[in-house]
Amino acid sequence: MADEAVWPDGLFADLDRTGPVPLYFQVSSRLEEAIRSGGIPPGARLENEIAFGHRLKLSRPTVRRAIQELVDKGLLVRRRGIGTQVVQGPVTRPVELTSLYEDLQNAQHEPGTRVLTHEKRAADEQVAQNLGVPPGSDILYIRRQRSTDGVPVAILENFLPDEFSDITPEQLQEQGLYQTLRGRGVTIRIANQRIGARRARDDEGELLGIDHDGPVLTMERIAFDDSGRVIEYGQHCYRPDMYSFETTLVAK
Amino acid sequence: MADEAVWPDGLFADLDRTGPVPLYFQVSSRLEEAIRSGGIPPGARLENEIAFGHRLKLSRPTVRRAIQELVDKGLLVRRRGIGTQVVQGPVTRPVELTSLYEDLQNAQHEPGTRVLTHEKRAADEQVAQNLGVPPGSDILYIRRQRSTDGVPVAILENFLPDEFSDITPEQLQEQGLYQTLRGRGVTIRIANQRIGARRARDDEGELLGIDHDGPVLTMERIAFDDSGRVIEYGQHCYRPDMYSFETTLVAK
DNA sequence: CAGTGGTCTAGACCACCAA
DNA sequence: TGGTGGTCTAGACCACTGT
Repeated sequence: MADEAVWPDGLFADLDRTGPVPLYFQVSSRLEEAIRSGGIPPGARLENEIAFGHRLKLSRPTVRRAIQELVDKGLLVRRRGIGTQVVQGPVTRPVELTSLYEDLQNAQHEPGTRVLTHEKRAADEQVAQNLGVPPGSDILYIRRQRSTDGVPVAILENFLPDEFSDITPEQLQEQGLYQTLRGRGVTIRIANQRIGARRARDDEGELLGIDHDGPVLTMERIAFDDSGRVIEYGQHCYRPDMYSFETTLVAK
Repeated sequence: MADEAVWPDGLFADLDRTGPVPLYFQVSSRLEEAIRSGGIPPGARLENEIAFGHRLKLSRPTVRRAIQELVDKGLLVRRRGIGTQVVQGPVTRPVELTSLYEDLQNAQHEPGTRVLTHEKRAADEQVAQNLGVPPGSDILYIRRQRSTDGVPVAILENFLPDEFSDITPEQLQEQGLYQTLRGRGVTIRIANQRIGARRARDDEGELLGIDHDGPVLTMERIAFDDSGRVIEYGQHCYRPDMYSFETTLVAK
């Protein structure tokens, strides 16, 4: 009765057991691709973990981990005593943890960045607290206008510790902030975000091409690296008819 | 140099090896409590996994899983060759995957619900598509005003399949929608959310106590159960000076 | 070099569900 | 009752980090 999973021949052939790519990742990647492409249809039941592992010549924990990755992404559902199924709901819908810019960058849209301000500043009370530096300290302030296909969609304000003040407007224009940081060996590990709404103020309405006091979507973010150091504090606002935040929640 | 972790005596004594609560969960719960309460300070380094497991008389995978839970929550950071550390950044800050209502319910605030509308309706095009039913089908439409300490913070509109139309306004008022559903044996497993902003319309401004066309924060949600069936579609709007969405992102 | 987390194996027992 | 996922064990080897 239940759809039995029959995957394309050789979907899981050629697993690389010597390279640096973990086996569970190879399996989950191929499985994810097969699900997203429709090769394995919604509602289809996967083989049980033991048999699956036996056929792939993998131990059960390894197979479990591969499956768990997709459960966490909301692509699979596991039920004890039943089995593992491809989720029926969001059929062709792209499911991501949170889509920040990727929506814009992935499609054939052409993203653009204009650096409005780039200067050294003294941190005011609020910025100092969020950045974890003494008030009045030198910091780097950046203000950018982000657009897609020539239409402005966001105003991004970032505050960074002084040690990053040699980042140039050119780098920001070409690579974006996070890629520039990564190029310096700095990787963001944890970020706290707060999403809200308010009226546009100052020149925001003009820059976004909306009413001068029209509604904007806002996102505030503090980003930390591995060691827990604050790398960046940002206050951003988005044109609400051009941008929204999507999330997929998976209950444990 | 590095802070060595010294936990309160007996933090991990009395692990229940016979009860239904998984060992990894018992460990991660107590560890989380110790971190949030400051018993283990930010920046502190945990014992390595082998030694930790040996002292708790647990195998390494079990200890790893307990630690991984907290890494996913953003409370711990693991670095190969270095060790595991308590995150330095969000010191006392409550960190959740996404806080929906819990912010309001947890504190000593008094949440309130007023059912504005509760009726059977024919699904229009958009609702029918999101709910996965034919256009014109009977559905249950609910409109509620949510408040905290007597101040309105949100207008919630929900659309449910006809099979739930025996849910009463009284149940919604006392238990909320999700708890009512849970009482019927229905649990939400996956939800797709979209967060945005727009102007208030119709009577929303009045109901929220803001300008009639002032900015509101919006959240649209489709919720699925285990089997992938659509349980609920919602369109909500929030008073932006009273409500925002917080998330913690952890890079893999 | 020694120490750490990252990955993987080959088993085992249990709780839950459907038939 | 048989099959499923949920949990747990006791090892092993590797990759990366700092000294």
